[in-house]
Amino acid sequence: MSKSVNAGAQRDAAKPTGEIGLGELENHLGYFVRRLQHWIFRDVNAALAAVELDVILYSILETIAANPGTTQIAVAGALGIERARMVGLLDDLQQSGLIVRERSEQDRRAHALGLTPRGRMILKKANVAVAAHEKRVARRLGAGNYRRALTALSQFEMD
Amino acid sequence: MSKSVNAGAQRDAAKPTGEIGLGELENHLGYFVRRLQHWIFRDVNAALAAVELDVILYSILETIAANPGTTQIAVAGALGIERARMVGLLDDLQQSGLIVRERSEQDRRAHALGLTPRGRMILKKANVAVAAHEKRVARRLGAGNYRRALTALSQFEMD
DNA sequence: TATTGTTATACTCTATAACTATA
DNA sequence: TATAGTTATAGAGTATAACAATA
Repeated sequence: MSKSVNAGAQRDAAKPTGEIGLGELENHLGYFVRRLQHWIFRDVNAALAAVELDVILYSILETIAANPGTTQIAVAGALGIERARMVGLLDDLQQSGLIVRERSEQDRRAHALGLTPRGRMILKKANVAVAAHEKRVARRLGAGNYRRALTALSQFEMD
Repeated sequence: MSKSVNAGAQRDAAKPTGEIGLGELENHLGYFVRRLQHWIFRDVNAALAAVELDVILYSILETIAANPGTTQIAVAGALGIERARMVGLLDDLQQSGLIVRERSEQDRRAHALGLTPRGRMILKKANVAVAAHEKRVARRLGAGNYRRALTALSQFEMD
């Protein structure tokens, strides 16, 4: 409960941490994005632990489900994962019996990715857990803020 | 809201970030937060390279500036940095002549942190660079979306 | 006994480079 | 020559544990 030396003077800047102010950071979107990302990361990973996944493995499963037969490079590009790292992540999913890697018939360098029946079952359970997580985010942020944030952020162009 | 499932009609495996759908991910705030955070991180670090800082060192400087005499633990807690890592980061800032660490007179275990004149000068330049970065984010997101995102995300309660 | 700063360790993530087999 | 997948490595970031000085 030890207050900092100069704490207690300003009451206007009490929202981010409650203890000390953050100066210009409170006008920067990046600060709040990072803060929210950190909370979401922990919460969604805790939710996915019930099906022995984390948010990265889940995202890969969901992307494969939406694009059956796609390649490792395509998934890596869509999710911003290095293709070198993708190898080990897909090894995990394959050893867990959730995905299959088959050589593509059109391009024998590439692997065509697909979900196993067990992969589809686990993904369905994962989506239930993630939906509950999204509700927690929405409740904590406020329904209106959640909707506005989703709309606004989804319109960001990466390029 | 469409799920934009491109039911396998196209098989353009050429593009790295090719046009593949993301399934449920497109309904999840966390996906867009992570995406934006990644872009912001790269852009703001590129901007801060001109003053030989990165976004973490900048955030520490700004927090010390807003709370002169505060402690390492308080800054670490405010920014979500482990106190073990804070040691090395403050070493960097001290060796660059931007901050001072003095033993606190109230609690001789603690260090009272402060900016040097050079630290204040560099921070002023950094804030100019970061303001330009914020404008880039706002332009890319759209002014209305930027304002709505900032308002919405700033109301997230961390606990 | 608890806390601040510190050191040390281990594990993960990120970024490269290089190799193979195909194209 | 270029690309998909793979392996290997080095540098950050993160999470712990333990310790000394101080409370």
